[in-house]
Amino acid sequence: MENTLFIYNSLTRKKEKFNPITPGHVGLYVCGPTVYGDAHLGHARPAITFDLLYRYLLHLGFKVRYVRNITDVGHLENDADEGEDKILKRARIESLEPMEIVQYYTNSYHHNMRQLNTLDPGIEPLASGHIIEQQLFIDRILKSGYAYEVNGSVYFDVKKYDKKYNYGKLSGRKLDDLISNTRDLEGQGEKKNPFDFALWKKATSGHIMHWPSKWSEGYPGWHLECSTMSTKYLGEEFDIHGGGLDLLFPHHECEIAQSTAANGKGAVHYWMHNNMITLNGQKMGKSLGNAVTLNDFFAGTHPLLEKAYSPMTVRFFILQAHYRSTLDFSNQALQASEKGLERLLNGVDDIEKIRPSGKTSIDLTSFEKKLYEAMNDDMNSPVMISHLFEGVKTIRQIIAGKETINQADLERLHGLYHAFVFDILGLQKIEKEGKQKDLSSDLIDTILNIRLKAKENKDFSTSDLIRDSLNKLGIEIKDKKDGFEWEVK
RNA sequence: GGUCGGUUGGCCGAGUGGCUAGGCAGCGGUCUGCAAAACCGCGUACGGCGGUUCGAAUCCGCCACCGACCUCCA
Repeated sequence: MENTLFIYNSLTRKKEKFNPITPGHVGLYVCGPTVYGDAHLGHARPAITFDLLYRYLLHLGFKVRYVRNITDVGHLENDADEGEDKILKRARIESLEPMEIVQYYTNSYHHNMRQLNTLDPGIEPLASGHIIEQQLFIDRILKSGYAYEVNGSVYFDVKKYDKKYNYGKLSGRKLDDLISNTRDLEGQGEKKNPFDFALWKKATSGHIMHWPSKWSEGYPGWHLECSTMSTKYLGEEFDIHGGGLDLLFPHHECEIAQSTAANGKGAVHYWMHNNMITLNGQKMGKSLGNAVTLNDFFAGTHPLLEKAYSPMTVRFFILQAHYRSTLDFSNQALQASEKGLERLLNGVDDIEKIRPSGKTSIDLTSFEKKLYEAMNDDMNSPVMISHLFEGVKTIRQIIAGKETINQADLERLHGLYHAFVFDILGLQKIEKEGKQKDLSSDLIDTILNIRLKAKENKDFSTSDLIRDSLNKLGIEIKDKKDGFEWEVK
C-alpha cells in the first residue's frame, strides 16, 4: 500500500506528509518518565500514543529505531539555583539510596507499560549513563559561543542564540514577551538573563547525585539528556520526536536551541505532542495532586474509582480519543469504553462463526480504505475504531444471513481485523484468568445448592445423582446440619 | 497579564461549507418459558450574538465560559 501518512507537526502547526530521511527507515524519540513515583494515567497517554505510532509504522513496513529515555538524574523542583531534586527528595522520604528509587520506579513503570501492552522501545537510555556524552555536548555549545560558564555552572545564552536563530519557534513565543513575563525566582544571580537555562549545574553540598567535570562536581541540565541521547542513537537529524504537550515549552524549545547551537540546525523533522488527560476539566498531574496511578486503576483502589479497570480498558479509553485532544477522565466514560471494547472483541471472535458462501455482498475494499485513511490522517484512532464497530455490525449481518462473503474475502476480513485490532491498536483479549480460578469452585457451590433444593423437595433421586456424579469427579461431599462442605480428593 | 487551544445530543468522543461518525446509557420492537445476548428502529446535538453564502455546527467578527503553557510535570 502506498504510504500517505500525514502527521501533525507541532513545529509548523500543520498536517504534513511523512517523508522519512532515509526511505523505509524511521528514527523515533519519545520523552520518557522521570522515575521518582508510580506511573499515573497521564504517563499512559504518551506511551500509548507513540506505541500506536510505532505499531503503525511497523505495520506499514518501516524499520523503526524507537528510543525512549528514562530520566534518572534528579532535576530540581524549580528553576532556582536552590532546591532539592525530586529523586533525592523521594530517597530521603523513603530512606533509600537515590539509585534504589530510580530502579524501583523504573521497574514499576516497565511493569505498567507491559500491562498496557505497549511494545518496548528498541533503546531505553538512562540520563545517568550518558554523563560524558552530555559533557561533550556542552563543549560543542560552548565552542559555538552560545553558552557561558559561571562558578562551575554552564548556562545557555538564550539572548545571544535568539539573535541568530529564533528562540521560541516551536512554542510560538517571542523572547521579548518572555523577558517581560518571566517570574522573579530566587537565586537567579548567576545567569545573565532569567530565561537562560542550565547545561551543567554545580552540585550543592547536600546534592548526592553528582559527577566530575572540568567545570565542577555537578550534574547535567534538565533539557540536555534528550538532545544528547537522541543525537547519539538517531543522529544529528532524525524523523520524529514525541512527548506530552506540557513538555513543548520549555523542554522541547530548549532541545531545539541546544541542537541548533551545537550542530547549526534543529535535529527534529516532525514534532508530535499528545494532549493531556483531564480530571473534571483540569489537567491530571503529579504536582497538582490529582493523579490516579495506573496501579490504582488496575486494582480499583482509589476513592475516585467506582471499580477496577483493566489495562485494556484504559488502553481502549485512550485510543478512543484523538491524541491531540484533551481526554476527560470519568467512571462513566471508562465504563463505556469497557463495554465498547468487549463488543469489539466479541465481534472479532464472531468472525470465526462466519460460514463463507460463493459470493461476497459487502465492500471490503472500501472498508479497508477507510481504516487506512483514518490512520493516515494523523493517526485518527477514534475514527478508525468507529469503522471497526461498523464492521462488527456487518459481521453480525453476515452471520444472520443478510450479507454474504466468500472464502477468500473472509480470510481478508479476518486479516484486517487482526491487523488493526491486535497489531496496530495493540488490544488484547481480556484475560479472564482470575475469574476462571474462582469459577470451578463457584460452579461446585452452585451445583450443591441445587442439590440442597432437591433434598428440600425430597427429590432424592436428583440429589443422589448430583452426589454420585461429583464423587466420580473426585469431589467428596460432606453434608452438614445447615448446608454442605466439599473437598477435592 | 502574555501565548495557544477548546466549547458538539444524558455521558464520552469524531467530523466538517450541503451527504447517518462511533461507543455507552435510554426508549420501542423482534426473538425468548423468564432473563441475557443478538438483531431492527428511534433522538434530529453542535456556547451566545451578528456577518459571508443558495446553504454554516463547519468560514469571518464580537462576546461569554473553560483549559493548557509561561515553574517540575506525560
